[in-house]
Amino acid sequence: MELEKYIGVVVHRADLKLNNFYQKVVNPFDITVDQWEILVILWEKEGITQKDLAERLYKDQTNIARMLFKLEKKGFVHRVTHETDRRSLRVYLTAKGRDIKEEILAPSIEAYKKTIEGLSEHEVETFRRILAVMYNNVKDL
Amino acid sequence: MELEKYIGVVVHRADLKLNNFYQKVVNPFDITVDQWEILVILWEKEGITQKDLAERLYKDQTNIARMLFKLEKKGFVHRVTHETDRRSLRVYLTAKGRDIKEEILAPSIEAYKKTIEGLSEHEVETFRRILAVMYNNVKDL
DNA sequence: GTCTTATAGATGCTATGGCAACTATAATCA
DNA sequence: TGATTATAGTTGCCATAGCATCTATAAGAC
Repeated sequence: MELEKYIGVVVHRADLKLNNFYQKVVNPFDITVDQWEILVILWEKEGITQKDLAERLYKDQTNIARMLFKLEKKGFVHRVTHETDRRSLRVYLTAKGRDIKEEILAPSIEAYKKTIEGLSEHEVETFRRILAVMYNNVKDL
Repeated sequence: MELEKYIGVVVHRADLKLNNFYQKVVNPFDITVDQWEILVILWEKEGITQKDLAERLYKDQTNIARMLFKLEKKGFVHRVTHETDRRSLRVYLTAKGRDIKEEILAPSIEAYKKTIEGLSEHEVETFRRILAVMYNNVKDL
């Protein structure tokens, strides 16, 4: 069977290219795409724990912790021990972290539009639906 | 804009889950999914150079070299200096590398089928087409 | 109240991705 | 032919992914 027949192979290739593109979009802000994802969540709700962030982003808690460490080092967020559970850390934005929200929104939406250029809304919805089916097909295996 | 609206985010999540699943499929053979991709190419044509492999797989030549090093260490491939261009290395399968081809084919196809379960051929084709559009939209940016 | 178990986070290891810099060799040009 | 430029591969660095293991703390069982 030819390599490109395997759907995972082509999804992986597309994912890398997409990520590559988005990385260039957020590069001017001194963050990575994954760090941007964290910020998107925090812009909506601050004070959540690392564990909650990991669940919200479907990412490994280990990696979330490391990304937060980098974001903290770069001055975008700071972490505070949870008042009633001293094992937990609450994550908050700094002024710097809050301020780039507005700057980064336009290029982000621009990148989204560029990605789906030439596709109808219906096609994009179909794509999302089929992707979700595949995701669910393998998610518990 | 909500995180999941960004198509790249959902593609990335799906890619990770798919990869995770495929990794479990090839785990018994002591290879990674990316190493499996290399083997798929070599099963079809041996003796190609690292550069050619990288181009064929749309991967970084640097990483191909490192993966081949690992595959060589595990005894699946061996590399020979090109006869007329001493900068190049030709990659060949070992007996071990050739032998797992037949063993790995059935589980690979099984995994493919599992991925597209519940989807019509038409839907899969539509998905491929839309994914290709997105890929081309961002590939040169 | 103490002992056991569960949980949040951190650390270490190995995988690929992507980029810059380096080496060795080949090709080209003057 | 000798100097310049291009190319194949390697090495080093930093990014995330995923897993095992460890520490500190919390929750539950008795």
